[in-house]
Amino acid sequence: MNEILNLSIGCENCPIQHRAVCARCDAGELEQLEAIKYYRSFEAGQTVIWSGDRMEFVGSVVSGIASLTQTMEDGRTQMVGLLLPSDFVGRPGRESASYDVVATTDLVMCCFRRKPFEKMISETPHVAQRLLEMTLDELDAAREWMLVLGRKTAREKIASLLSIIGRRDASLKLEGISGKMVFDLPLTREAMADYLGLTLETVSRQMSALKRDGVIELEGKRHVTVPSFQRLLDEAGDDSDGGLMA
Amino acid sequence: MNEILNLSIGCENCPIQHRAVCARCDAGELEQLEAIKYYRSFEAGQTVIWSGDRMEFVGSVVSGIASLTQTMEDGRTQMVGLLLPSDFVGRPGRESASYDVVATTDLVMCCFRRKPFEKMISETPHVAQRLLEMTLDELDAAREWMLVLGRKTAREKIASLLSIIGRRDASLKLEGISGKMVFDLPLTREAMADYLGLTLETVSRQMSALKRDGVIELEGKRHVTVPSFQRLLDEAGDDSDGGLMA
DNA sequence: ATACCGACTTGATCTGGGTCAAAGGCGCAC
DNA sequence: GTGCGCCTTTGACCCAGATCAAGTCGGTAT
Repeated sequence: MNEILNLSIGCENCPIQHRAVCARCDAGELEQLEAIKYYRSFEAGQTVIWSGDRMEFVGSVVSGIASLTQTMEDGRTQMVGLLLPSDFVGRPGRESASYDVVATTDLVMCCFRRKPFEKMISETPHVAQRLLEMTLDELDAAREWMLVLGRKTAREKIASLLSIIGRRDASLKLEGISGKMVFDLPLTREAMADYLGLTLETVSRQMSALKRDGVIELEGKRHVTVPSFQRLLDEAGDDSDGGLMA
Repeated sequence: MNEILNLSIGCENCPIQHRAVCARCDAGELEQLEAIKYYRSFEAGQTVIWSGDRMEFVGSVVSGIASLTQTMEDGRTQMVGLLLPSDFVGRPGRESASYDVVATTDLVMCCFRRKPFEKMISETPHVAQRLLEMTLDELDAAREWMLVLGRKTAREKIASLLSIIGRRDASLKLEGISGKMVFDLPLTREAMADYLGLTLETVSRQMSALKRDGVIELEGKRHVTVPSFQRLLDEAGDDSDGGLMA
């Protein structure tokens, strides 16, 4: 776990530090990044990129939450990725986007024009390697989620999602695995349903059930307190430590 | 689509050519690969790597089929990846495996010792870039599968699986999208169920239903004929061309 | 040939989660 | 304040797919 932020690729003026990559970047490389960098803001609900669109940029999330979603013709949608601050968006080497990228909350992104970014990668092995590591992490996360989607019950799915969101929240780090966890849900019930392969009614019912059973406490609709993180992991059917250990 | 095999990382003596990577490798690089290469054979059902095991090698599938699976304590299992010949196994930079790798059929792999392979990557940018491309493809496939697991009906799931397996079979290329497709299923009903997040009974029932409705023809349990690939894609609820176009 | 075993099919029944419908809350504009 | 919209909850009912339980089929060892 340790420092999530070091996954990001950014540059010195970003709110996000770019330790892992740019600590190793020399002045010339940083200057290159700076030259092709720009910020974009989106309102909640706006689509950042449509599936099939030509990708003009890559970048990382500065603040807010974005999600990758796939939609079938009849309207069924599945969220296939959740992008929190410091997460990277885009595919160096891909001409067009494979899924819709949607701003789930108000969103700020730090973007780099794709072509020059790709050029820089090809000339900068340590950036390419960093990207590979990040992509492998995303792949592991995606496959972890396949287990959730394919085999877990609705209650387990909710618990899994809460543990993932909570885990990324700073407040947990202070408390440790057995401790209390407090955070605000950044997703509507519908967005949770789209991520979990459920309906929003089922999400709502299971949230109520978890509350009734004392696994979580709710204040308003979004403010969540988890008295015992371990208990939540048990509910998620998760045999691991939830990624809290190194 | 075009040439699947060019995804592989191998070396000249492998049954699999290694066009994309090694066409660009010089003699010294090929010699390095050769020095750390070895073959391993597994029988159907054998576990190649246990989740959590220390990874001693990376490599690619030469023949047969392997699958990546995750298992919960209570025995529920979800297949999270299907590895066909030419697919790459392993995570440069990872000390331990994230999932079980199981030989679904008799299996031959071409392996490289991990440490020297990683060293070679760090010194050989074009190999690292090739690995990044391959990993991005895997990520797309995993996310595509999340839609299948989260939102498709049993019938659509089966049709999706058949179209993926058939698509990798050489016989299709000759016939094109509207044509006939013939192949042998390399998976038991149970393995199909584990991949699709279903039970084996449901898989069997839906296979019968697709047969009854003329979407597929079955000869024995495993030999499948698809009269119209387009029809199969329609059944899969798939709006794309199934990856047949470039 | 017999009988055994693993892979598969089919039937009967059950149930978790979907669907449809009707109310709460709560924030915001007027 | 009052009213309007959106998010959320809750209830009643239904159905796709799970579960439980017999069989069938094909290969192979005795």
